Amino acid sequence: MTDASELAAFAALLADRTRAAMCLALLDGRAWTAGELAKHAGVARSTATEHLDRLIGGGLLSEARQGRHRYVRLADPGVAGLLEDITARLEPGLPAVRGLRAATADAALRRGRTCYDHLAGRLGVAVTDALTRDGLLDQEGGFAVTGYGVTWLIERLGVEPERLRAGRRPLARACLDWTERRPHLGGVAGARVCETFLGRGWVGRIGSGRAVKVTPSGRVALRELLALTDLD
Amino acid sequence: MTDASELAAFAALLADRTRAAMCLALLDGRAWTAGELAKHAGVARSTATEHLDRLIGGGLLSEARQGRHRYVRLADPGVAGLLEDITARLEPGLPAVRGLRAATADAALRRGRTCYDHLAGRLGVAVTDALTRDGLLDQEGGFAVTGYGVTWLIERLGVEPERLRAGRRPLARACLDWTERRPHLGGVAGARVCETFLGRGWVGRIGSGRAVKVTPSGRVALRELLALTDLD
DNA sequence: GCGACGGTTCGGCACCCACCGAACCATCGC
DNA sequence: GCGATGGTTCGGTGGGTGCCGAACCGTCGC
Repeated sequence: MTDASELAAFAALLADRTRAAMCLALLDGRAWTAGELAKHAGVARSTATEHLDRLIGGGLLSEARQGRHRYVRLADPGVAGLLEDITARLEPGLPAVRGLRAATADAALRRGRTCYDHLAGRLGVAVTDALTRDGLLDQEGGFAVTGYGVTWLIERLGVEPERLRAGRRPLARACLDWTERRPHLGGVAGARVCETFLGRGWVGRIGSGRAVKVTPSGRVALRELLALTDLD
Repeated sequence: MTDASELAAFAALLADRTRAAMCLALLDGRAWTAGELAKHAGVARSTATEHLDRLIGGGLLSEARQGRHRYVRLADPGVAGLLEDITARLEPGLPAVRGLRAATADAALRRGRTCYDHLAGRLGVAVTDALTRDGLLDQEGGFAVTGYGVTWLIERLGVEPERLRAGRRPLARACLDWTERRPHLGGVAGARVCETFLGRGWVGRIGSGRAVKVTPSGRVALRELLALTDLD
């Protein structure tokens, strides 16, 4: 049997506006840096450090240090599920309506969606895999765009060169998919790819949410460009 | 999307040792009085009042006033499920082991178990229904043992009369089953029935937990006594 | 009517903890 | 080497909240 103090200690992790905001942000499945979360939650960096320590210590989050960055994400899919269960309870609307909406939206989201500003879901992973297979992306120990990849982005995809040198943001970043349990391409390159696909009408948004689908013309283009089929 | 303050406010309900203890106690499915919960959690009655107000206001608990008593229980099965999800996460042991244990234990618990000190599960509900059908128990507006019921308990079940007048505890109490979604007999009468069944070997405990099963001799006795069949 | 009992209201106290800024450390790019 | 940037440590402050006891109210049983 779980002891009351244990349950209280666990709940206390989420019982703070700032920590709750961090966890909700991380529900998108991405790894955020401490600074990003601090800004998102509207607190000083020092405060964010303390909160992250608590959340990690409590097993809700896991961290990966990279250089001077501290990347943080939800510890495992179980945490994501628990958070979703709780937030589902807080949402207005009848459970039946929510269930229906979830069932239909769910399938679409699993197929393809945007995650922040890049592609995720089966579509995102498929594109990422194709880029890796063709030598445009290297997945050894973190994501990295190859020299050939840069050329490809500029010449084949028509990305303006200066839009690949966008300040401090990493060119490529691995972003974990909770539905696929596999990483997909984020960072500047991910954003440019997503932007291009949307701009050329290869993929289109479904309604106003994050879900996207491949269009008929996109189907042709992606087969030709990346040998991608099976994009149902 | 759920807002961070909302999530934090909800989590704060459980982020207190005393409130957590109350919720865990209520996980047994029974309705407790405010005083019982105060004693259980080890706080003054006044403090318990404040906590119960918050838990009820937050939708975790529901209350029923009866005379000078304030009965409190988990608001709905969804709350029970959520609490179980959270505590499951806090339990040690691999999810797989837990799942296996849960799957086997679950069926047995659903069939029959003790709830505090009386019978619950399908068995508890079946006994309660039989007692009502035979006029020993009245279910109109709360449970009550009839005069005939008292006689029956003493003469047919061999309960010592003074053991039916045990202080302040109600003779009969309705106790809700989360698995059956129906009330079963609690209170002094429920305890005496359970005690007798166990003492005569009509039901026996499975292992060391709460699960119980009807024994072969109990099968014969219960058919004769209450016309109960179908006690698989 | 009375006393006993369960529950509530209200002050007041003490402690916890979220927050910040300043100083500091480590890493990156030059 | 340097400055810029991301992150951490630490002291201090303020507000929130859990707690109690005392007084009070409503119900029960005599």
